[in-house]
Amino acid sequence: MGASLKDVAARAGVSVKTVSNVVNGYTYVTPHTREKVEKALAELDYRPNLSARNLRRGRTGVIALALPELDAPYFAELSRFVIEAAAERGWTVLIDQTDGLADRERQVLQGIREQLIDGLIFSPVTVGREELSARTDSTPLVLLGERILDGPTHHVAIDNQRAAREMTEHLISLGHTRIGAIGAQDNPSANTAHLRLAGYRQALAAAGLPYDERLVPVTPAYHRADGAALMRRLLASDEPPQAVFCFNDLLALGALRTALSAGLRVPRDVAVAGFDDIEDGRYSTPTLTTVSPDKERIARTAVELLDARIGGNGRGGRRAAEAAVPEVTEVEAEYRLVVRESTAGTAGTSGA
Amino acid sequence: MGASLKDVAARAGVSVKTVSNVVNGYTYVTPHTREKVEKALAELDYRPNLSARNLRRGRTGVIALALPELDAPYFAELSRFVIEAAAERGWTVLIDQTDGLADRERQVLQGIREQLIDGLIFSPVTVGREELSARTDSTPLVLLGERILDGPTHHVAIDNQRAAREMTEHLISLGHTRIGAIGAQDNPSANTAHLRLAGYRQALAAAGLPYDERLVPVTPAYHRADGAALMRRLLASDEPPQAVFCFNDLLALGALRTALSAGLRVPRDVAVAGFDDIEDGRYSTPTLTTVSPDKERIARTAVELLDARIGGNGRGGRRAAEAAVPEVTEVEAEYRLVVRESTAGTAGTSGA
DNA sequence: TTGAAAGCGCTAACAC
DNA sequence: GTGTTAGCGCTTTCAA
Repeated sequence: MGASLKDVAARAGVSVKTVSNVVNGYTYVTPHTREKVEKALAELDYRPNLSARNLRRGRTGVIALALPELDAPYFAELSRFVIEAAAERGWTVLIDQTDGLADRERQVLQGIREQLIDGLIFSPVTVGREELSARTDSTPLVLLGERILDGPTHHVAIDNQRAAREMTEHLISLGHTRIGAIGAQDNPSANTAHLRLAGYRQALAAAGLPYDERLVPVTPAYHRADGAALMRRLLASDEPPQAVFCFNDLLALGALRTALSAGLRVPRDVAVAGFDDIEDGRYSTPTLTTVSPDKERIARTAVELLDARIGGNGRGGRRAAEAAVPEVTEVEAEYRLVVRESTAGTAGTSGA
Repeated sequence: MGASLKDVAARAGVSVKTVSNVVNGYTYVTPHTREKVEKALAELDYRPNLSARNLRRGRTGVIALALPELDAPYFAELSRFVIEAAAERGWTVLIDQTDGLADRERQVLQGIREQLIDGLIFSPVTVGREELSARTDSTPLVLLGERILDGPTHHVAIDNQRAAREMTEHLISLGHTRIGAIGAQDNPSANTAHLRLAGYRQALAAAGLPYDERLVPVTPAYHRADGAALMRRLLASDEPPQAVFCFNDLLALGALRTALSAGLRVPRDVAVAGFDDIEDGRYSTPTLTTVSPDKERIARTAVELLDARIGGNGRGGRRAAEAAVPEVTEVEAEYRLVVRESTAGTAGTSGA
């Protein structure tokens, strides 16, 4: 084990307190003393023991980011921003992968990481209001990408339903009347899927178009392979859709691949739209029309919210008066509809 | 702050030691006592304070994964496996993004995370043997994806140069004689770039093909946008290449997009190959020929190596005898050449 | 401006 | 089987 404050103090011929003062950048240290201490610090290559510091301070400077899977581009991009924003405020981020499994999500809520973390940013897939209310762990929590209205927690999310409706309206405005949806889920607590489906149905209804269940296959997951498989099914039907709205970009890219492999031209034979605006879709051929949530804003807001709840920054700031923080904050993040080649025509590369 | 062992002990009418025994699952506790303790534990919703435990045990159960950027699919996929493998061994993973910046990489090596972590898995971009040797932080370290031969550290990597040579040979075997390379870098310590370039040149030389600098533009980064821009430059030249070997899949996908936008058919007019085998390339049109490193194996091996160095698992295992661990371990990971549509023809979707 | 010492919550050596 | 207690390294109150 490395040198401790005591070792440094002994070497510098001062007390532990003085060394601590120097290490923590307190004022009121004679230049002479400071110099001595710094010399000893350097000679012993002193590194503070964070466990001890944390124990003493009652905080760790670490927050957890819990999400379904790091290798889904949307989450990878989001994580990037979360880690950046956290780093700016002195926080270190630790990652928990839930794979969207209800069990693991529940564990996350109950605090597997125990006192290791000062706060939690959580992007749930299946967890609902009840689980949230049943939570006993008191670690500050901010929910991401889910809008559980009137839930007991802070959260930041876009209006999924509205965005889905607008995207569907876009497809309708292009003259399509048979519009498929890829991404519906059986799981009654798959919030995102339900919201996006609701938006899709809303748009259809508003346009006087029928809701055809055959055009809305159910998917277990949101990966490229699922999109590809479901698109195959849709194309094989008697009346294939003229357009397909996929509930995320990964599904859309899979669907796109299937369509192109089948010799269809996109968007001429079938239009494809996605959701998330991952970088992939800006370089696919054709480029992908999508809903673009402001990921950086979402990440930043989540970190700020958490920061406010915890009070002070990761490097041992003091706890702010809890009273100053409003009980529950709901932030609605912005999004944009980005129309690109996969629905608009093959003329240009708009939006990217 | 939550309940401590002392509180639980008081409530259960036993000593702290007994509670500790129960919490840590030691044997030799009367069923009766155990029951009492468990009751108190539940009533107080006891959660061990990890800072205290860590301080005491001299370890934290946390390892850091330092990599350039989480939103590059290769790293996202790798991280997924690292986190999985770590979780299986009781470790929690914290992420450090370096953006490939020399400064930040140096900080990582010197241990910004101080005593917060028990070990470090590091995927460097610019750091070289000197920096590695100059390292004073004694946290166990495993290097990833870089083969700094005879370096002072454990590492696991594929043979970049050989893989690059084989890919170039593949392109040559297709009859191409003007083969571009996208991914060379000026930075003398950009190890990966140099190794892959060396492999490329080796193959050319072996085939008696000239090395033409104009076909090897330099890139600052390895993103899709860079690949797209560089491809534009190559295509604009007097004698555009018949095939392009990109040093990663992101560059390749960018290059692909440029080629298709320009109205070229791939691979007929120009073949494109990548490196990394990210999922993207399995669903692009055309699908992407690439070098596929065994990411899961790499991640798993890195975690195992680290585990061995640290000794015992994340949840308080004992430190193993240091002597049992060999000084420096170099593991060469497997890779496969995956030929897909972007070089092979448009007949089928091989390899995916 | 610096020092002495208590104590954060936990584990483990040692006693009983 | 269970209890007592020292001490991990640090911060911080209180004194000097």
